[in-house]
Amino acid sequence: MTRVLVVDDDAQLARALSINLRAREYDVTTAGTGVAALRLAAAHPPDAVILDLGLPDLDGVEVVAGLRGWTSVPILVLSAREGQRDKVAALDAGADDYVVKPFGMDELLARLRAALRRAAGTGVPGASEVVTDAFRVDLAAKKVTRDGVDVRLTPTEWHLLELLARSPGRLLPQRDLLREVWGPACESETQYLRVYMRTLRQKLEPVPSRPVHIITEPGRGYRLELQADQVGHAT
Amino acid sequence: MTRVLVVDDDAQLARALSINLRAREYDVTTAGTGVAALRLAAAHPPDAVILDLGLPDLDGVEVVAGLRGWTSVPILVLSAREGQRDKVAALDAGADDYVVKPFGMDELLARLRAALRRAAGTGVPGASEVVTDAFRVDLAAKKVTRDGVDVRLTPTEWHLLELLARSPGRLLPQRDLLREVWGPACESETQYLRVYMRTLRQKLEPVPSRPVHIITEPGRGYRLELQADQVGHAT
DNA sequence: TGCCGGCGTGAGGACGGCGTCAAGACCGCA
DNA sequence: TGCGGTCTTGACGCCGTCCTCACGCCGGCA
Repeated sequence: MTRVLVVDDDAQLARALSINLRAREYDVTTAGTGVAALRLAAAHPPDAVILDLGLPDLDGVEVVAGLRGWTSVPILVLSAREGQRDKVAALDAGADDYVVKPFGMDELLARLRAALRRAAGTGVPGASEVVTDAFRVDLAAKKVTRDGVDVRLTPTEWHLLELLARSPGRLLPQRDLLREVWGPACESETQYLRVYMRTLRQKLEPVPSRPVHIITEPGRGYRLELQADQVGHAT
Repeated sequence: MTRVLVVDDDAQLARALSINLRAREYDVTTAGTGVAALRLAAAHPPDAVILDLGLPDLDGVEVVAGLRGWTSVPILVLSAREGQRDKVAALDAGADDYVVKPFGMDELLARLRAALRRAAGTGVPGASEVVTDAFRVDLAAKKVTRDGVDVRLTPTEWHLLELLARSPGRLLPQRDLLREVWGPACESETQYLRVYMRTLRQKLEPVPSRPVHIITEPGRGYRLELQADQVGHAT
C-alpha cells in the first residue's frame, strides 16, 4: 500500500486529508510539526509527502531541504501564500508541486497521483530481484549475476529465464513457455525448450548436469527453484 | 541543451514563452495546433512539453494521450479553465502539472525545472553525477569529463549517453533508445545505434575496440556498466 | 524383455545482428 | 559562397545466435 506522510499543523485539515486519502486506499501518517515530520519520514520512509508550509517550528522550505538531503520522495507543498516568490523557493528547494489553499480535494488527489506516477519509474535498482542460491535475476535491469559477475544471456535465454523468474517456485507448463517465447505456432516444439534450458543450466547451475534450480517436471513443464535443498536427490 | 516544445495557438503567448525560455538557455520549438505538436514531437523528441489545452484542432487531453502513447516526457499543461474536473482529467491523462492562466512566468519556469528534475530520475536539485572507472557524466551540467578533461559530444551522442547514464547498470532495449532519441518513426533503425555507440566508445572507452562500460547485449540492447570488472567474459 | 516417448547432449549450417569504414546530405556560420 | 561539423546512409566482413538433426539415456508399460 502506498504510504503518504501528511504534515500540517491545522488538525482539521490534516484530518480531512487523512480521511480522503484513506478512502483511496492510501496508508496515511500525520505529523503536526516539521521536526516530527522529518523524524517520522526517517523512521518510516513514505512514498509521498504532503507538506503544509505554515508550520509552527520550521520553515516549510527547510523541511523540503531536510527531506531532499537523503530522499527523492515526491513532495506536494500546500500553502496559503500564492506569491510567485514563495512558489519558486519551494519548487527550487526540491518540492514537486505547489498547491495554493484553499484547494479542491479532487485536484490534490490527481496531483498526488501524477507525482507518484512520475516517481514510480525511478525506483532503486534491485527492487525487483529474484535470488537463488547460485545466481540472482534482476528483472528491472534485465541482468543476471552469478558470484557477482554478470552472466551473458542471449535474447531467447533471457526471455525464458524471465518467465521462470516471474513465477519463482511455480510450475510453468511447456505449452505456456513455448507460446510466450516462440508464439502459438510453436506450442509443440518441446525440442526448443530442451535446448535452451540446457544452455541456461550451463550458464547458471553450479553443476549443469545435475540441475538444482532449473527443474524439469517430466511431461509437464519447468520450474525455478530458489533454494537448492528443496530438491529431492537420491544419490 | 534542453529542448522544450511549446504548444499554443495564441501566438503572442507562445512568443512570450519562447523569449523567456530562450533567455534561460532552453532550445525552444513551437507548434500552433495539436496535430503539429504531435508531429514535431515525433520528429524531434523534446525534453519537455508546455501544452496549452485550448487548441483549435484537438482537445488538449487527446494531445497528452497521443504523447503518452510512446514517450514519458514531462508535460506541463496551461489552461484558462480552473475547474477541478479539467485539472483531474488532464493530470490523469498523463500530464505532470497543470497551470491556470494567467500565470507568473517565474512560477512556470520553476515548475518546468521541477518537472525536468523529476524526469531526470532524481528529485534532488543538482548533484546528479554518474561516475564510471573511465569517465564521469554530469547530468545537471550536461557535461562529460575523462581524466578531468571535458569530452566534446555532439547533441545526439549526449542524448544517448544521458539515457544510458540515467539508468546505470540497466539494460535499455534498442527500441526504447531509438524512440527516445529519434522518435517512434525510427524504432527499427538499429543502424543509428551502432554508429553512435561506436563514436561514444571511441571518445569514452579506454580501449574502444574492447568496450567495458558501454556494453552491447546482442539482440537486446545497450547498458552502461559503471565498474569494468563487472563484465563477465571468457576469451 | 523389448518397445516407446520424453529428455538431455552434441554438433553443424543458415541467417542476422553487430562493428566498422566511408561517402554523401544537411545545416549553421562566417 | 565556401567551410567545418554533424547526421544519415550504404556496404562489407565477422561472429554469435538460432534452429535443426542425430544419438544415447532413462523410465513406463505390455
